[in-house]
Amino acid sequence: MPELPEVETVVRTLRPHVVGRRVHGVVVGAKKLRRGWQSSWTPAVAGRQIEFIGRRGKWITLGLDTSRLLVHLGMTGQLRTHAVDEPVADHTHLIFDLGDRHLRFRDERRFGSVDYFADPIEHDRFLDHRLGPEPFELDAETWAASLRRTTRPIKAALLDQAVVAGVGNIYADESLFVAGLSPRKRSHRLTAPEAERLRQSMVDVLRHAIERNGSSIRNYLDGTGAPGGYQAEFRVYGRTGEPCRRCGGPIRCTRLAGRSTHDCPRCQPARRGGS
DNA sequence: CCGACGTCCTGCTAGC
DNA sequence: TGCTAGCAGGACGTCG
Repeated sequence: MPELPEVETVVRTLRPHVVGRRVHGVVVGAKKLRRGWQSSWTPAVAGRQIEFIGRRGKWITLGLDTSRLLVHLGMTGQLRTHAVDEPVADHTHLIFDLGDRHLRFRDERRFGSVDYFADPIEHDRFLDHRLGPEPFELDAETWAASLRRTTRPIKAALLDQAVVAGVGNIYADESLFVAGLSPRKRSHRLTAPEAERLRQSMVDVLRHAIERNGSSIRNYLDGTGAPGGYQAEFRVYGRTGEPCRRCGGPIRCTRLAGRSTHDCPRCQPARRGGS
């Protein structure tokens, strides 16, 4: 489940291998992604140089000279470079021929997507329309105000990409634990100090996860095929029944906002305005 | 307008 | 041992 730290790691590890390279051609797999690759995109991309690679939320942008490719890894997506003679793995949907290397997009569950934008302004609009601020650029006031605007449980707000870009199920649970807040607590009921504690916790958790190259819990691998290491430091995610690292009590798993939700009932009390 | 929920997709696993 | 139902979840559409 690539979230912000995993996507950031993919971008960082890919950067030295793709920037400055030219796309010589595109090979399209048989199965369709959520939005299929249009045949007209292939000639538009062929011959173009990759000038930059960047991240916004969980989205990866490949900046071609005058156009953009926008990649979302979904749950099981992988964007990696390969030697041209390396056998093509199952579920490989796109191969960008970079000459001496391949950039391949692989996604077994097909929740991912690759889109082409002829116009960079359209690409920017696409992202800006659905994404809120980057966690690292959030100022305390904007954050507190946006949490006050919704009555949903705080976890649902964290998962909403329009509230803050890049947080998914893992880092929502981890951030709430570090902040000592119940995932069920209503967003608008957070006090100003609680909101600030959550912002700080979220930033710390995400930074730390980036330092560990993200979390490999399913099939996540970075742009060079290396796994992340942050899964060893999970405090609550996937630790159902295991002892809380702070109080020793069992970590609980419940369902919230349609997602499995892990918390420590003792360290994240639902009382004091709990819902 | 807002929030809750269903849908997509397939590999893995818990449970019989 | 072998089978299958159910679970995993990011984005988005739909419904109340």
